[in-house]
Amino acid sequence: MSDPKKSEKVTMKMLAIELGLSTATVSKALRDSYEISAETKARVIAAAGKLNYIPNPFASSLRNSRSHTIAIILPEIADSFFSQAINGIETIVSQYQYHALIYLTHESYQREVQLFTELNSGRVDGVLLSVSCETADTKHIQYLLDTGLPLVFFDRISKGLAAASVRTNDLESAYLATSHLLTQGCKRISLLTIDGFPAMLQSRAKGYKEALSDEKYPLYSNILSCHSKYDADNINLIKQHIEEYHPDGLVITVEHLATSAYMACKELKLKIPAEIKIICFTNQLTASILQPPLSTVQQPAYEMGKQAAELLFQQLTGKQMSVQHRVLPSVLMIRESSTPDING
Amino acid sequence: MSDPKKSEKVTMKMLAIELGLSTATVSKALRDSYEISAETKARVIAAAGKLNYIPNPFASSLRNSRSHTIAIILPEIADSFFSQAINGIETIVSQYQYHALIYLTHESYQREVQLFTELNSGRVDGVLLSVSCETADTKHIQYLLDTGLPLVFFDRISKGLAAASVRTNDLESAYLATSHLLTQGCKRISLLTIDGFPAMLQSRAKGYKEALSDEKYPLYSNILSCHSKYDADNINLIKQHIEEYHPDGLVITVEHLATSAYMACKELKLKIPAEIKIICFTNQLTASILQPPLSTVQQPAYEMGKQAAELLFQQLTGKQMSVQHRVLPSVLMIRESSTPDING
DNA sequence: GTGAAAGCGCTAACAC
DNA sequence: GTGTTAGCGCTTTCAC
Repeated sequence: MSDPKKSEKVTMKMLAIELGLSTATVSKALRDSYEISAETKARVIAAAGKLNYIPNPFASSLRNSRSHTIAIILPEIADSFFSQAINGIETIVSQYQYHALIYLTHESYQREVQLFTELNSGRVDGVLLSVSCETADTKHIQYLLDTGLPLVFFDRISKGLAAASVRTNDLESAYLATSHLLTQGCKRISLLTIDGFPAMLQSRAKGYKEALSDEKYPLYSNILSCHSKYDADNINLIKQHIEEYHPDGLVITVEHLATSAYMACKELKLKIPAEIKIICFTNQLTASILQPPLSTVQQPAYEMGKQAAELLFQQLTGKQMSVQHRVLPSVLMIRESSTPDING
Repeated sequence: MSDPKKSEKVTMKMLAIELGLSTATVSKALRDSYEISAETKARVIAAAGKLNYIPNPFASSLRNSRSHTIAIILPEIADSFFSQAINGIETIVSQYQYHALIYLTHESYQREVQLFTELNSGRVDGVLLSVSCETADTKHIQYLLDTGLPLVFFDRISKGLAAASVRTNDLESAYLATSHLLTQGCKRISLLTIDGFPAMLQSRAKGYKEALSDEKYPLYSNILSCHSKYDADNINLIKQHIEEYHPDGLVITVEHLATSAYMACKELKLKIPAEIKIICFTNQLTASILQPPLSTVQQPAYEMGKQAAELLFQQLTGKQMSVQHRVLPSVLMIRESSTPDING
C-alpha cells in the first residue's frame, strides 16, 4: 500500500488538512504573506518540509500567468560559441530561479516559425533568440513582439526589429582581422563565410570589404560561401576556390569552417602561414594547439549569454522599459597561422 | 484599444462562444474525438486557425498531469561530447513534440540535489541525466526513481541504481588506448584524469590498469588527477607530473585535459610523439588538425543522446517496462600524437 | 489572523 | 453528436 511509486503527490490541500488550516492560509503562509502570524508560518513550513510538499508549477502558472521559464532558441549547439553562451545564460537563469527550455532550429526558417507559433502559448515568459541563417522574413518574430513577450536577440540579430540585443563588434573585428592579414603582406585575401541573413554575417563581410577598399594597391576581393552541411563538401569547395584563385590569406567568419580550411590546405599541401595565412572567428580553446596555432577573433560568448539573459530579466522584472542594445568587443588573438613563418 | 500588446490570449471558451458550441465540444473536436462530427471538427479547426487559438499548456498539464517536457541534466556544456549529445536528444524530443528543459550542475553535488528536489513537482515527465563528478551519494536519484519518474542515465552513470542507461564501452576503450601506446613502445604510461564517482571514470582507469597488468615487463602505473577548474592550474599539475615521473605516454580520460596536456608539453619543449605519446577521450573535430594530430577515443555522442532520449520515450509511452542498458562502442582514431614520429 | 469561494483554461465522465 | 458539470492545484479577493 505504501508503494512509493504509487504515493500520491502531496498537495496544498493535504497540507492544509494535516494542519487543520485552510488552503488559503497555507498558501499565504508559504508565500510569507504579512497577513499570517509568525507562528502559523513556522508550522506550515515545518509541515511542508516534513511531508515533502512541492508546489505544482502548472497550477501556479495557470493561476498567475507566469511560467518562470524562458526559451533559448539557437541554430545549433555543436559550436563552442553557443556552448559557452548557454553557460552564461544558465548562470543568470538559475540565479533568478527560472527554468530554461532549449530549442534548436538547425538553421531552418520553417522550424523557427513553427517554434514561434507555440511560444505564444504562455509556456515561457521570455525568449533568447539567435536566428537561423535562413531567416529573412521576420514576421513571426514581429508577431511575438507584438504580443508583448519579452525577447532578446544575441549574436544573430534580425534587422529592423524593436527588440533588445547583445552582439559583438562584427564589422570592426572583421575589418581588423583583414587589415591584420594585409599588414602581414597578404595581397589576395578571400573571405570564407556562409550564406545567411543575420546582420552579423553581413557585418563581417562588410568589415572585410572595407578593410580591402581602404588599401591603396590593386585589390583582390573574393567571397566564398560554403553552404554545405557536410564538412567534406566544404573542404572540396575550399580546395576548388584555392586552386582557382590562389588566395594568400583567408578570413573565416564562422567557427566550423576553420577545420575545413585547415584540411583543405593540408590536402593541397599548402603551408600555413608561409603560403597562405588564416584568421578565423572562433572561440575554440584548441586554437592555440592547432597545426599551426590559429589566429582568431574571439567573442566573449559566455559574457554575451549572461548579458542577454540579464537584459531579458530586466524586462521580465519590469526594471527596464527601453529597448537596449549592447555591443561587446571581440578580441583578436594573433597566432602563427597569420604571422610570418619563422621557418620560411 | 486594439493594441496588440494588450490583446487577450484567445481561450477555448472564446472559440466556443464564437462558434456557438460548448467548450467540451471544441475540446473534443480539437483532439479529434470520434464523438464529434466531421463537419463540426472542420468548423472548429477553421475557427481555431482564424482566431489564432493556442492551447494553454499549463491548463492541460494541470488537468492531465502530463507536462510534455523532459529535463536534461548535465555537468557542463562547454565540451563537445555534451554539445553533440544534446543535438541527438533534441532530435528525438522534437520528433515527439516534447519540450526540453536544460539544467547544468557545474559538477556540483549540491546543485544536483537541489535540482532533483524540484523535479518531483510534475514539471517534467522524465529526466535524462549525466551525473556530476561529486555525486557519490545517490539518494536523491533513488528518491526520484521511487516516485516512478522515468529517468535515463547517459555517459555518466551512477552505480547501483535501477535505471535505464546509455554509455560507451569505457573499460575496453581505455584498455585498447593503453595497449596501443604499449604497442608503440611506451614503457611509462600515465593516466590523466579527474576525480569523480561516475562509473565511467572508474572504468576508464580500470581499463588502463588492466592493460598495464596484462603486459609482461616491469610496470609503471601512475594516475594524475587534475582537479582544478582552471586550465592554467592543470597545465602546471601536468608539467610537475611530467618532470617528476618522465612518462613517455599519456592516456587522457577527459576532453578538456587534452589542451592542457599539449600546452604542458609545449612549455616543457617535449616533442609529441617523439618523446611522449598521447591519446585522449574526446569528440572534438579539431583533433585531426592539432599539432600534432591527436589520437582519440571518439564516443558516438550524438547517437548516445538519441538513444538515451529514445529509451526515455519508450518509458514515457509505456512501450518498455524493463530497465534497458545500452553500451555503444567508441572508436579509436589513431593519429600522429601516438605513432612513431616520422621525423624522429 | 484565518477561511470560503471563485476562477485560471482545459478535459472527461456523464447526461441528454 | 453535443452540452453540463466537476475538478486538476493554486492564488486571491473578500468576508468574518
